Amino acid sequence: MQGVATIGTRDYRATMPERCRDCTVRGRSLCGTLSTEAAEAFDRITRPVDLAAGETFVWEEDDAPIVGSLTHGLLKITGSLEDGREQILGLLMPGDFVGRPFGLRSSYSVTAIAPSRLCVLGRAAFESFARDFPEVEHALLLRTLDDLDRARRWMLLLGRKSAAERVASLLVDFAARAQPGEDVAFPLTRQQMADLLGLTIETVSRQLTRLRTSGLISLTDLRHFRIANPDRLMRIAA
Amino acid sequence: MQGVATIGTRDYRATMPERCRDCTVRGRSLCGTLSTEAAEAFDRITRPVDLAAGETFVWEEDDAPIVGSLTHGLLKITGSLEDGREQILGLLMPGDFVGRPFGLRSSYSVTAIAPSRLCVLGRAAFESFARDFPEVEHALLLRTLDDLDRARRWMLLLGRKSAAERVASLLVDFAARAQPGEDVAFPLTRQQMADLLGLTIETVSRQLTRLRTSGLISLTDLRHFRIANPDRLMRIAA
DNA sequence: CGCTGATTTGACGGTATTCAAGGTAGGTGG
DNA sequence: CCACCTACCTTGAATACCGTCAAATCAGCG
Repeated sequence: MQGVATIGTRDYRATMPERCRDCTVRGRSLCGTLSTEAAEAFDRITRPVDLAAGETFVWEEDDAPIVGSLTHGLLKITGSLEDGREQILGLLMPGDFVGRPFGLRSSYSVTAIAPSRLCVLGRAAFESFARDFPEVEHALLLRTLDDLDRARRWMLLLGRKSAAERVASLLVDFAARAQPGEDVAFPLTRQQMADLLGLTIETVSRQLTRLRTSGLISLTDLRHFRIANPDRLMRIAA
Repeated sequence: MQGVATIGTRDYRATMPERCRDCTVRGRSLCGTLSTEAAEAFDRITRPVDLAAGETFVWEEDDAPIVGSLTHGLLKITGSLEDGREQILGLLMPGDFVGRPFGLRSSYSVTAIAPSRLCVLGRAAFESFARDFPEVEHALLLRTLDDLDRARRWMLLLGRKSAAERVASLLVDFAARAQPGEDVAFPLTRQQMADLLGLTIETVSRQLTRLRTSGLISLTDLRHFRIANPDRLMRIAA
């Protein structure tokens, strides 16, 4: 599938641009604050962009003149060191804002983890749009403050938690976004989990088997799990 | 000195509130965007708060109804785990904005590292002020985006750098804020450096002696250093 | 069925932590 | 002025945890 831009079974490469008023992420995205007229103005300056899994949207240290909203899929924000070590700095889900307005360059890369679709516009166009519609800028501020809180919570994990605590924390996070009682899908590969947790893939794998053999979770298959003992798992997550 | 709110040789406890137009951090702080009239309106709703080194401004998980600007001193933002492990999530320097507007509670603690003075107001008052002066909200957005970039750069350090690389990175950061050529003061104790780098105090100490004995830095005294070989130090910092 | 990439498992080693002791500097009070 | 106190810092030895390297297993897909 790598290299083909599909979302579920649908190939978005073949579709026409959507209208804001039909947008699947209205209400979750920045654009949710727009009035009907503003949304139509927005329609005229945005365009859709599709990314296959593995495709990169912004390269680290590139001039990044594009911003937008993620409408489908899953993206990762990554930073890396010169020798190739990589750290996932954030995940972007449908409705999330993508890019770095009001700054010259992005320090980080944004890459699709799953086939994804964005609704993008030029950074300068977004900035002047934000000037015309203060509610957009306000919504961006709220979102950025939340992102900062989340980044700091993750700094605590990276700086002070053990491998067991990190993996347990991640599973709790995954489960919090799923239907209670149902099997939870790993949205990430083991390597991506390792890159998010500041561990190696082997350590992640070992911690998962340890949680499994101690009966805290069960793996229905390699990419799905179920929490058998939520209390103990959350206690480990600290 | 601990417990006495002095900045340099001056005891701010004894001084009257300052006016915005005399403020030492105008231009570096959010208030720098205010017009003269707006600044006078601001004067009427803000008040100074002094903190001795070690005093805490916002407790983790407290309702935090106060925000403001740091005018003197140095603060740390910290998160902690239940067993007492602590991580410094950010440092606040004069001109920086303190607190979390537009949200119910702060997840983190803010504590004075040096005797400090803030210019504060109620969170609700700030929020309505921001509504009246969009330039304030815009300035806060720019600042928050920068904070987020910095937090993510630190996540890369915490997730992927070795102890040697972390300590070298911190020294480079300290030096970047000092006069070139002069001795650089550590603004933090070894324990605070450890809490910032996600290490133990012993590891920080050992890495400093390793850098010293290999001739990359020299310690003029326990709280001052000089970089002897900037190129190699920056190469180690990665 | 056999390929490929992802995951797991094992053995080993290194790096950072833990626990413990000793040293240093600045401030206080005799 | 000196001795003491306290907080901060350094050093040492032993340990634990996680990373590295290597091989085996598994799952999906052509």
